[in-house]
Amino acid sequence: MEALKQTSFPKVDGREQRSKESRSRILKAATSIFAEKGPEGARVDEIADAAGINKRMIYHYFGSKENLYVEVLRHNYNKIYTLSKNAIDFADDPRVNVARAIRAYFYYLAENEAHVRLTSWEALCGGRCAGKLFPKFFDLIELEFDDIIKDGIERGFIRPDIDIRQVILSVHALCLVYFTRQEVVQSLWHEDMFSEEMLEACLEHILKLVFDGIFS
Amino acid sequence: MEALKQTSFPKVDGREQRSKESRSRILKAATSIFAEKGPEGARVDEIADAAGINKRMIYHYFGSKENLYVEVLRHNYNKIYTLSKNAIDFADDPRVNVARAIRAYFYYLAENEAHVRLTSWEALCGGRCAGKLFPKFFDLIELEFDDIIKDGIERGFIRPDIDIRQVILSVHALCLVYFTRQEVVQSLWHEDMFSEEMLEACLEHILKLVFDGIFS
Amino acid sequence: MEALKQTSFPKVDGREQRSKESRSRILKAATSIFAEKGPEGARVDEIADAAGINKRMIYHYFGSKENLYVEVLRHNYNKIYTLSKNAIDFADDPRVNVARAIRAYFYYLAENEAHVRLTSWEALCGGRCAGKLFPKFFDLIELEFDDIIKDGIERGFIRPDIDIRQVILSVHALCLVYFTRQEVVQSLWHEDMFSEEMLEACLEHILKLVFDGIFS
Amino acid sequence: MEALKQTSFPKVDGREQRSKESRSRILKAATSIFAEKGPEGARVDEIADAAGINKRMIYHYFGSKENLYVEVLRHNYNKIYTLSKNAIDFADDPRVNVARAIRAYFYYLAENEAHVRLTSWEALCGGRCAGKLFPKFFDLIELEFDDIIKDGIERGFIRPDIDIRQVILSVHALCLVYFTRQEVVQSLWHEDMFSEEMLEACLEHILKLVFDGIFS
DNA sequence: AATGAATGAGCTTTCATTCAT
DNA sequence: AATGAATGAAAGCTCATTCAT
Repeated sequence: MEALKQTSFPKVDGREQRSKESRSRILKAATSIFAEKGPEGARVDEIADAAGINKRMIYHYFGSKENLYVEVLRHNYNKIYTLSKNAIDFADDPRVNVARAIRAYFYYLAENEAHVRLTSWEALCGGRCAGKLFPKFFDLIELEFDDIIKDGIERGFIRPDIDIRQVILSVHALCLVYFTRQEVVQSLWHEDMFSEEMLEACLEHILKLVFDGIFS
Repeated sequence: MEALKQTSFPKVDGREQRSKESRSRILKAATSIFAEKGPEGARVDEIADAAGINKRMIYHYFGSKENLYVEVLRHNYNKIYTLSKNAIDFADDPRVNVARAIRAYFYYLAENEAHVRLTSWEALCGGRCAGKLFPKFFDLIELEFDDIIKDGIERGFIRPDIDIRQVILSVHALCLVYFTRQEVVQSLWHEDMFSEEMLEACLEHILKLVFDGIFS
Repeated sequence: MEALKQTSFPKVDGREQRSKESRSRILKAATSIFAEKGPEGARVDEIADAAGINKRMIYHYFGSKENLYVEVLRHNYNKIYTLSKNAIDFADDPRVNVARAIRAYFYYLAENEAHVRLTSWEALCGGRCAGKLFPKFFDLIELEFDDIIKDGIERGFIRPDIDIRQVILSVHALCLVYFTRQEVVQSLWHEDMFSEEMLEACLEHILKLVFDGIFS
Repeated sequence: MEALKQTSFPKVDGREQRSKESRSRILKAATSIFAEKGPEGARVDEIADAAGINKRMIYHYFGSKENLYVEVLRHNYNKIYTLSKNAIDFADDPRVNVARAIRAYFYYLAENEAHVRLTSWEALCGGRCAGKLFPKFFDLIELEFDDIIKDGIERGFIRPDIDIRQVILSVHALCLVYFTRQEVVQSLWHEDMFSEEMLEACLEHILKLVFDGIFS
């Protein structure tokens, strides 16, 4: 019996393995293509080709193009939600905490073009899925910033008339703009913006703006 | 013959009139539909219906859907370019000048949803047209801000280490975000953001952030 | 002005003409193909080919395959309904009236294979459309037979215990079976059933059965 | 080895058992689904689901969908053929014999919707299989009726000019119509036709029609 | 100038069937 | 014997574009 189990389990595992692999290959390909071309522009054939599987499997695993798109979004939102839920460790100085959060977000955007673009498509297409179906990232951020900011206000570091939501939105905007509005960026600078130095310079600018604005 | 001429000339004028009218009806309809659904999502039939003309006319006047889209963009960019070229009248105080410019831009965005969305689609679709073909709005802004800022620095109002381009991009981002990322806005506030008071409050926030950031 | 009208009307007529022609070519082709292969088996491409038009036009004129099928049925039901509404002229002898009606129906079926098959498909597919949307042929028949039969009963020709509806259904069945159950027919006879003599012989059989059954 | 054989034989039996069970589960499911949706409308997946087995097994046991359909038909035809071969026991009175046969057929149809529908699909789809491959049910009936009718004619009960084949076909039609043309039935009656009383009333009608028609 | 019928390429989706275990 | 992943051909339908008047 032991021997039988040993020979039969690997079989099942192998199939399940391949199945999961296929599913995630599709998801990966879909993520990059949906990010690039949007929910309308993306073609199922293209995704199938990119995933190296038969188009039919997309329908086997996800039911429809629409559904696949939703899964891509869910995956994407879960990722940043989970990251931000676990990753922040609080220092004593509110300045440090804020700076850390901004830096983390800025570099997350810099390194996750797919995330930036997927949320942009969603924003334009009316947020059919995101914002309703998925964990609300900004609610979480609001909760965490609330503590930081209140602490900062109590200790006299932060202007007491500040609206946390405005701060969150402004930081969001300031970080995002480098990656969503490249026409503007390239119309102002004529050099590569994704070099390490440039990225750091931009982050520096954001931090200075935010700090000397919200800190008295 | 005389009589005929007299009756036929107005006809020709009428034709030209109707021709221009048709063209601009198409452009108007196309603007709103391209703004709503993007270059991929918009349908030629839909635009023709909305313009109340025969689909064939779109090809008569614009040659192709792509071309119509380009015309829509050109129209849109020309509008803001012309406005910003003429509209700023300089006061003596750089603070006032900057505030005026930001206010003007903020309310322009608030009142021109089509502009906001068209530039967003362009940003996502790779700026095939904008940023290359059209008057570079941000170049103009850079020129104008340059004077204001340099004046401000000379007179000791503005931090000398400031990068004007960063300021322009930041202002752009701070104004835009309220209108492009409504999912985020509505996840943070649960009220209508387009009331006069709210808009003014947001603008106030932006100004405070920018002033206490870039002014020493 | 007269002249203008004369030259401009034909233009419009020409287009409308061709449009109607196309529509009816599609309808004709669809009728025969739906009759042959049923609503599931019929292929849109095949219908388009048979109609000699581009497949796209089917969607232009009828919206969908389903809808085209409904139109085909409507056309078919209207045809027999209108015919039977106008065609019967009453003689004095109820035997003659009944015989005429049966003969007319029998030969209508013999000559309209499409009708026979379309109603058969509908009967099998659950009568999604027919029987609900269309003029109820059998209600009409019931009305007309009612007069004939009642007259026959009053004058002592027809058994008074007869149920008209059963008679209608039986006649329907007896006529139809030759055209719907050809496997059975060919298993019993091994000759061509569609020769004039055979058809007449079958009709004779039906009439004898019905008459010597319902007439006392 | 002995012990192994003893334990392995039952296994094989169990396998064969399960094998036959699977086969007949497929056949049962296929019968009801083919009856409901026809050879075109039925889906292999649906049949597999209904049978509670893996789709692959259908190909293992039957080779193809087409083949499975043929088996379903064969099964269906064998059933009625065998039944009618054995079931008729002859009385002395030809009236009784005919009535018995008609009653048996009528109630067989009433109770075997699948049979009614399967033969209807076959009739429409061109009788690809039935009527050629399978025991010719109506040939058998013809043989048996022949004796009954000839006996009836000799004894002066039945009109001598009768064509047995016509009688068989007519009875077939009269019985079948209640179950194949429910749209017509429901357009004439507006009540449930499957109650015991209604069924009996219909059968009575058929018998009266046939008897007073073919019996002098 | 203006119309509406017509087109062909391409899209999403479905299905019977086979491969590998 | 039995499974589930995988496939390719074809279906219904859509869209930007052109033809003929």
